[in-house]
Amino acid sequence: MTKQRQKILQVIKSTKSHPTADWIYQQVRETMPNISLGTVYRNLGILKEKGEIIELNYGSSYSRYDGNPHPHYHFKCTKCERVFDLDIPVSHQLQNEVMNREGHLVTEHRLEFYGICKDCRN
Amino acid sequence: MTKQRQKILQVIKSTKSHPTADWIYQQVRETMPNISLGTVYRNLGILKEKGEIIELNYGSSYSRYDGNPHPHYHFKCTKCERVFDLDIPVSHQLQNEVMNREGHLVTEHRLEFYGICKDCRN
DNA sequence: CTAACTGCAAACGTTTTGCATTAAT
DNA sequence: ATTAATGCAAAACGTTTGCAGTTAG
Repeated sequence: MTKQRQKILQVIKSTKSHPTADWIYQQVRETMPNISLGTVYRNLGILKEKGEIIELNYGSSYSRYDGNPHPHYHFKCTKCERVFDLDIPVSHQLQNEVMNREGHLVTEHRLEFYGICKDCRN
Repeated sequence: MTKQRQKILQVIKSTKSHPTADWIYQQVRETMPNISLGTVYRNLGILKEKGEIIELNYGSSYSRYDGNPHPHYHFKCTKCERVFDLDIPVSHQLQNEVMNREGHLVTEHRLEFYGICKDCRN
């Protein structure tokens, strides 16, 4: 576990903003000016493999990263583009429904809501 | 509505395979050899705006397109990469739950299941 | 000592764009 | 006639990779 990887993990874990790779890169660069974007991507991949973070890539050309690897749902504001965590319960029941109805083996599901967030409504 | 757009729409509407832009391009090219990939992308954008098709971009670097604009859920096989339509009912109730709990205005939601499909299990 | 990781820069695959030409209404 | 759409090619975008040098265990 290199200094770079530690710092990247720390940056992701200490925000709820579901940042992009580039945002993470900029953050890390403030204390490690020589880090490269390639290293950031490589480590994001490794941390994802390890299950320490989650990659989100709903409805846009770039990925966002979530330092909370626990299953949970998201809401994305189509105006300010921010992604919010939701604390509605994760339904394991839905997966069973799909398994029973369709015969596929379901191991995971993702649920994302879209609309205008609390702040942008006003 | 140009011949190109008509053909593109027809190709998407007549498959359940949730094809990529390039697959659509190859299909259209069989009858219109001079069509360009740029035209395919431009028309996919327009058809999406009009609500005639849906763009899917869960968990991969390229988008897929769905000729069924009705709200419905999907299952993606992580082995063969195919995307299946599901006919479990779309829950409007879920959106209300998020609205009431969080105060966001929810206009849409997307639900995607992952696992090993019926065919790949054997 | 060795295996894993780094920074750099070039390459990649998908999508978008500018532009001069052509087709649709 | 006017506006919209096309084909082509180049550019843009986020991401990945090869490589030679460096660091961690």
